[in-house]
Amino acid sequence: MANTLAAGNLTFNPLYKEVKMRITRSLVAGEWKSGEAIPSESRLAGQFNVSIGTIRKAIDELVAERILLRQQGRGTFVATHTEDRTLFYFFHIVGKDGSRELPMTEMLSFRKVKAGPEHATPLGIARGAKIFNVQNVLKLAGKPVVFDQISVPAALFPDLDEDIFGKRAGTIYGLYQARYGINVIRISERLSAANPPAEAACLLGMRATTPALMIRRVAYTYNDTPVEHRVSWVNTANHEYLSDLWKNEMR
Amino acid sequence: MANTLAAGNLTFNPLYKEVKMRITRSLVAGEWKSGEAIPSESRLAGQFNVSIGTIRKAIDELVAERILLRQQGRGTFVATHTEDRTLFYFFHIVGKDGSRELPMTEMLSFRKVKAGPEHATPLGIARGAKIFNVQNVLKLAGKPVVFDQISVPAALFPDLDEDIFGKRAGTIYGLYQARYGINVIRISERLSAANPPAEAACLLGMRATTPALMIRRVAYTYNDTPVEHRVSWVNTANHEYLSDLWKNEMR
DNA sequence: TTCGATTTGTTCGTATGTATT
DNA sequence: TAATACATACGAACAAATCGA
Repeated sequence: MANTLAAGNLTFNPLYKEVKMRITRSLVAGEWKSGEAIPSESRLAGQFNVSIGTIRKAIDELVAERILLRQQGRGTFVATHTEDRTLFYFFHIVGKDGSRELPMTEMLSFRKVKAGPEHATPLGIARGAKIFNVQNVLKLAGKPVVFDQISVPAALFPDLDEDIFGKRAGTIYGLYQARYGINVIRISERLSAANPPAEAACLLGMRATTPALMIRRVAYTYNDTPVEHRVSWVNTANHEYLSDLWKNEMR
Repeated sequence: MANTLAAGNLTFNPLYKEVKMRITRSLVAGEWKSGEAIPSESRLAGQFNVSIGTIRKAIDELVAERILLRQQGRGTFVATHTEDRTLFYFFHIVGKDGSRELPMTEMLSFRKVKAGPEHATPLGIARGAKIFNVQNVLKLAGKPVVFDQISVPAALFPDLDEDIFGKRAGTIYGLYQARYGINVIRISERLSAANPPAEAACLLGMRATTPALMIRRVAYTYNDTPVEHRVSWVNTANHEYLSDLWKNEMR
C-alpha cells in the first residue's frame, strides 16, 4: 500500500506524513481557501486511497499546528486570521492586570523602498529588492502602546498600496491571507530592552530615556518561508509581553 | 466505565480523558518516578480494561504536553528535567547571533523569609507563609547576563537548604523533581523593560540607567498548581529573549 | 552474531456516539 | 427526520526499534 505511490521518494515517510504533505500542498496552491471546508475525511480517504484513520492522523497534526480547524458535525476548515485568532496567538501585549484587548491600529506611513540588509536578511531576499515599509501605532484603551515597523517583500504583495493596507477590513494577517493567499502560520520573536528612538518615544508618549521593549518578529508561512519582518517598540509602563506556551492548549 | 466514578461530575468525559487523568494521578502520587518507564500500553490497557487505542490517545496528549516521552522499542518514560530539556523549553535567553548555551549558575544568597504579597499572590499561598528566597547570577560564556530571584513555598520543599540547593547535580527543576517529587511542566512569563535596581545592574556589569529586561515567571506543576515564582533581570546588550512557539515541534 | 521477546509506530477496518444542517 | 461529518472506542495485523539471552 505505502509502496505503491513512492514516486522517487528517497526517505521513507509514513503514509500519514505523505498525506499531510499532500494536504499542505493543496493549501499552498490555494485549492482550498481560508475559511472554507476541506473535503470530508471519508472523501479524502477515497481520493488518497488510504484508510480514514490515516487521514485523521495527518489532519491531527495540521490541527495541532493551527493550520486546520475541526468542528464536529460541520467539517474541517482552513484556519482564518480573525481578530480572535490574532489576539490569542499573534498579539502578546497584555495589561499589567492581565487584561487582553485587541489594539486599534493607526497607520503613520506607507513606503516602497529598497531592502537594506537589516530587512533583507530576515526576509531571505536579495539586498536591494523592493519591500513595502509600513509604520503603525497600536492603541490600547485609546492610548498608544506599541509602535510597529513592518516590512514585507513587494514581490509577494503585488498590488499592495496605502489604501489597501489602511482600509482593510480585519487584521493585517487577514489581509495577507484573503488578498494575497499568504497564510502566516508561525512567528518567531526576539526581545530586548533598549532606549527607544526619539520618534518612537514621542509617539508612545514616553521619554527617550525610559526603557522600552524592542521586539523583532519574523512571520512565516508554509515550509518556514519568511513573509514579514516587524520591529516593534513597546511602552511597558502599563503593559507587558506575555509568553505563555501551552496555557490554552488541551485541558 | 466512565460513569462509574462520576463524583458529582456534570460534564461527560470521554474514556481516554478519564484514562489520562488516572495516569496523571499516578504521576502526581509519584507511583512512577521521573526517568522510569511507565507500564507498557498493553499492560495499561489490561489494568484499565480499555482498548490499547484508548491508552494511546491518552498518552498522546501527555506526550504533546511533554510530560511523558515515548521511545519505540523501549517504552514510555516520565520526562526528566535534564539540561537539554531546560535549555530547550525553560531557558529562553540566547545570544544575539542566535547561539544557545546553558548558563553557569552561581548562588549569591539563600534565605528563608515570610512571603510578602508580591510572592504570595503568584504562588497562591497565604501572606506570611514561609518561602525560600534564592538569588543567582547566570553566566553565559563566563560573563554574567541574568540575575535571578527565585521564591518557592517552604511547605513544598521541606528540608531545602543552601547546601542542597547550591550543590545540586543538575538543573534547578531537576532538583525539584528528583528530591521533592515536584515536576515543573509549564511556565508563564511576563516581560517588561525597566531600569534595573542598583544591585542587579552592578552584578550584570551595566549602568543602572541602561535598560534591562525584567521577566516575571511562574512555574506550574500538574493541575496548574504554581510552585515557583522567579523575577529575572537580563542584560540585553549581547543577548535576547527568544519566543519561538512551535519551531521544533513536528516537522 | 543471531534470535526471540517486548514495546511502540503505522495502517487497516468496523461500529457507535454526538453535533450540525 | 435524515443525511453528513467529526469523535470515540474497539480490535487486528504487521513494521521497526530495542534489549537480552
